[in-house]
Amino acid sequence: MGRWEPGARDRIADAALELFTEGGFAATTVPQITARAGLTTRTFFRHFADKRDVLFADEDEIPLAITGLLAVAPLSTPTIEVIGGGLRGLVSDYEPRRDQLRARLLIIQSDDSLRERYLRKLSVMSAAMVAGFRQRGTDGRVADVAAKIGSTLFGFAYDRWLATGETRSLSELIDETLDLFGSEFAASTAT
Amino acid sequence: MGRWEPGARDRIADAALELFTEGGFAATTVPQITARAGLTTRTFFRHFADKRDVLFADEDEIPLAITGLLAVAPLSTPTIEVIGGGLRGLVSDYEPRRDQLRARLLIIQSDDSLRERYLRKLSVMSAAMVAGFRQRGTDGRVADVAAKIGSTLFGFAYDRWLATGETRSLSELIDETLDLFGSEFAASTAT
DNA sequence: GTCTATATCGCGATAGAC
DNA sequence: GTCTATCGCGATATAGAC
Repeated sequence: MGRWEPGARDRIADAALELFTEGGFAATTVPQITARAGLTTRTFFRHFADKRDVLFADEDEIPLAITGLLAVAPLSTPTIEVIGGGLRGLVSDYEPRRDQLRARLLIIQSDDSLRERYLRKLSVMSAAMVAGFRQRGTDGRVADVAAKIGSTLFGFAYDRWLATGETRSLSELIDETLDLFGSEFAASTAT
Repeated sequence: MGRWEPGARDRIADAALELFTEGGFAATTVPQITARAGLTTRTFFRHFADKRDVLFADEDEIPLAITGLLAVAPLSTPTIEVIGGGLRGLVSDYEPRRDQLRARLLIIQSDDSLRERYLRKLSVMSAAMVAGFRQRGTDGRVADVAAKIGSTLFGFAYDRWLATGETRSLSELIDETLDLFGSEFAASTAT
């Protein structure tokens, strides 16, 4: 695109991840990151909204994927199964990167502001699910509830998937989490 | 306690709320806030961790209340009902302040960083619920699930409660939300 | 209380790509 | 030419150190 080395964004992300791992998130400065990437500080902020964002850069397409996955589900499928199906459709984006995501989660868990940013992902997922459900004609309130359940469920399964010692696949954990959540409610509806 | 006017913390909080309302959160600076409160910038950060925190100052006791409410529920009560009961026990803290909380939510929704901070509340509630469940002897994994469901449910009901035009009480909305969530899962378990 | 680091962002200029 | 990524400079505010 220009006279500059291409891939500025990626170089920043790589340098940042290295430095966060070496010296911790808080202790790493943006000038350090851009110096290692061979760029100026200013350039960092053209690519990322803030220092935390560099760790969440690859999550931009997820909402679109979600909306799409839900929208195409057959209308006859019960909402809860659409959730399960949609989430299972997502896992291919995650499964191959388990080690990388685990490393990233370690950094995130080490810092309050990163933990907070991490929570936003689920909120964004929820909004995307609402959009997906509405597109397939689901009633507004049901869509809201289903999206909230779906995103909560995914977050729960995702965290378990990346927990130390966990070996089951994300897909298995999503199924198991669906069951766990369902059985909590089964007790109440049985009454 | 000293030669200073008492209630510095409250004066800061009041001044901040006024200024956020008048000029927006992002455009308001900490020096402006402390100037209006008759204090120095330094004092602000002695009382609040950051600029956002001034809007969330009154939520410190909530986690303790939650843990307590859950821990004392009879052991025979099904988990899902403990959730419902616990949440209903919380509402007395909120119900009388509906207008104030609505105004606050308007500010929160206007800013990304505040939205993010707002999400942390649910995360903290969830952790408190886990603690409460464990204290009453609930199995660890069930406690995790129940806490996640409980906090999600509360967040959902709470947002509806503060939505424009909503007139039902928080308590009613919690009950209704429990039903809404339950009926989603009823479809799946009925299969 | 004061001092300072550094995150963040606005502005204008520049250098190729199309 | 126009568009976009980048640079360099500089201003301001937050937040933490001393």
